Amino acid sequence: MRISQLAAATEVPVATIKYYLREKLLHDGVLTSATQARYDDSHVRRLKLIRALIGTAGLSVSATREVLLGLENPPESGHDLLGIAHHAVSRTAPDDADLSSAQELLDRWGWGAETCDRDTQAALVKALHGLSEAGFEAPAALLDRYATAMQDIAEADVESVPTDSAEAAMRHVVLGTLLMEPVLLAMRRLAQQSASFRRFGGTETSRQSGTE
Amino acid sequence: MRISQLAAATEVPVATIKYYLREKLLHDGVLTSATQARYDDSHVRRLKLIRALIGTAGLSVSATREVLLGLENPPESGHDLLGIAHHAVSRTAPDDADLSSAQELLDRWGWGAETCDRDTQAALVKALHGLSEAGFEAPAALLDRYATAMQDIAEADVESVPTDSAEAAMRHVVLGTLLMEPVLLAMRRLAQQSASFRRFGGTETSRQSGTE
DNA sequence: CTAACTAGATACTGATACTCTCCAATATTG
DNA sequence: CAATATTGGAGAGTATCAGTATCTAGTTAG
Repeated sequence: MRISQLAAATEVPVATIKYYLREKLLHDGVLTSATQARYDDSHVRRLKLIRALIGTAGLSVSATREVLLGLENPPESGHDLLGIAHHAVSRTAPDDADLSSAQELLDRWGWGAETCDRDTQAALVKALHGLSEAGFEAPAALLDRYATAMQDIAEADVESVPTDSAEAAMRHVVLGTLLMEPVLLAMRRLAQQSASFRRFGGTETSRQSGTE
Repeated sequence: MRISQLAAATEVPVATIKYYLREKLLHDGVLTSATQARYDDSHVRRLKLIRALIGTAGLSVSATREVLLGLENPPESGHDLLGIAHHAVSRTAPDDADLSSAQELLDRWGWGAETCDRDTQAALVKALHGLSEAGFEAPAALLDRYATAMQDIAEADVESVPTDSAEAAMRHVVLGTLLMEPVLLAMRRLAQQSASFRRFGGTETSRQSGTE
């Protein structure tokens, strides 16, 4: 398979494929001469994965590279791979941040604070800080309800990891983590719309979009 | 309050404040002369809100402008305001997309498909499509579990909307929708880490971060 | 009066994710 | 076998976004 065919098969422009090759997101094809290389199904799959990570999950190119690297060189522990996936989505500032408020919440929810990485805790603190800066104080009861729901989902996530192959497990954890996030958010919005309609009703002008 | 004091009070650089003024995110101060304007608390609050929407919720400047506009000129129905908030976060392509798969899911979950806006449905379809393109098929049971959890959260969201003032309700809906998303995602990650640790254990090298 | 500050307009920057252009070296086709 | 098309590889160019910086007067505080 030549590069133009790879492009056709994935609907990714040739120039973009070359860019991904340069950026080491996509492994090189097998050179058959100085100006010709052969690509195969693995490239097709990889490209689709790249596009899903960048397009669907919204990762940056460099975060995508790290995730793919992690998938190829899996750490000894699945827990560490999860860390790689989480690290890829956490666009947190370098350091500091007072994690004590996070620790308290984690304790309250029974999630061992020591099993959770600092970046993710910092992300929570930052998100909550953003809320309060905007003058929105989330009641503890609401947060607890969120926590319960998230714990349920996380358990479903972890349970659904296949145990037969380590390879498959890795893939499942990473993709399930990253690619399910947009699904989750879309579902929340739909559920909100449904709940808000039941609660408040709507006008005739509701539900229209794209007129702007 | 002069612009430099506003900057000091919010930790937003003067140049950035001027940019927000140009972009109509922030309302003008009261001109006291050709080269002097007065700002007040409303500017401080607004700036913090802008920073939360852009920084915490990750909105673009133009999406932020639309949200703020919606908050200032509230539509007759709260449901429509929710639409504005949701529209702001849905970076969906213009048109098309086959929504029938979404309709089916919405029916299954008892969320009236007709009460849900098309952009959000399209976002769900796109997210699910990304999943399957990446070779990850989410089992229906898992999706259903997500749906149950999201419905619970959405109901909590809607219930927590204050009913006394329409003004406060608007604010609550929009901020609760937009600013809680990063909280939700951080909580899911933490819950996953906790669940994965319980399920698989971890190595000594786990939980380290920022070493890259 | 002088030094510091300001509004407003325009221009510039840095990051990101592509996209284009070239060239020599094939590969394909007639 | 000659004309045409395609490729690998490298470097430069582009578009967008979210700011920053500079400049010109005018204004104000000490």
